[in-house]
Amino acid sequence: MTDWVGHAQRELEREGYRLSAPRSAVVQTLADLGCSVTAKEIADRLHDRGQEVGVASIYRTLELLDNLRLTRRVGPSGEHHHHIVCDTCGQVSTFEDSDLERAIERLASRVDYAIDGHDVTLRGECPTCRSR
Amino acid sequence: MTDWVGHAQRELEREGYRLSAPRSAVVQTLADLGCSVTAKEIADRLHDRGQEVGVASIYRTLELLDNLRLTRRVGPSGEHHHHIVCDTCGQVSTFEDSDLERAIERLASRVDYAIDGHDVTLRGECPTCRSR
DNA sequence: CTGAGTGCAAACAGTTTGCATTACT
DNA sequence: AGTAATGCAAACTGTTTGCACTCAG
Repeated sequence: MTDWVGHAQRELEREGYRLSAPRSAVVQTLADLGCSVTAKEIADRLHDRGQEVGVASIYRTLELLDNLRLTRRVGPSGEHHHHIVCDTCGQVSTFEDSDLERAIERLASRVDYAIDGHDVTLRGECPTCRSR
Repeated sequence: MTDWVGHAQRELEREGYRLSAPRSAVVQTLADLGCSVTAKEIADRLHDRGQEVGVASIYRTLELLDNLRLTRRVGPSGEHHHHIVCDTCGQVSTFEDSDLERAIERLASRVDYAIDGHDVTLRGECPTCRSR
């Protein structure tokens, strides 16, 4: 999963979707910016690079990728991770923890849903805010 | 923590906030409807009961409760729980799992943030949707 | 009595949709 | 050529804010 851009584009094509310039640009930007990106951030970055893509197309592409499960568990780099957000400054950082993943897997096998994904978010004060 | 309404109202008073009718109504409704309620659902229920409360007051009350940490880890019934949402029908149900909580506690003690809360959301297909 | 709190309506922010136009295949 | 996909702008949904009025303390 080192080349998510190529993978995503191949999937799109395989499903009969056209590989338009705006679509590719959004996929590429998604890979550059990482997960938990807002539509506006994508638009802004594209704008900075002289590539104008309408917000509607961004939303439509994001929905498409979501439907094809191309953005579910898989971040650009392919690793699975979660978030810690600072109550004070809003800064978001990420973490991974296999102990936690195992607890979730065990739990998933016990519930009556067919679990196919999960999110964990921790809240607290970041080191920077804490030290003032 | 069996009387969350009373507790919340006492806290508000203790902090110098007035116990107005709209404020009380929102707190009461929050207790009735449980967690993960939208502002609109609160407004609708109040409307059904003949109590008209402006949306602005609802948002302001929710923010107030959040600032006082009265809605953080503590649902109306006082138990801490998480959510499973169905990818297909959107239905949300809740669960608690001490194994998971322990994993999170261990993790929290290892990171450099001062963790004071967390959310976990599982995604999947609910039994009903699965069986059709 | 007096200012904290309210309701209203206008302002905002984020997302969705209809439609005429563009551009892959 | 034909139609999927786009951009624009208007429509929506959800949330926030300014201000004159109200009511709890």
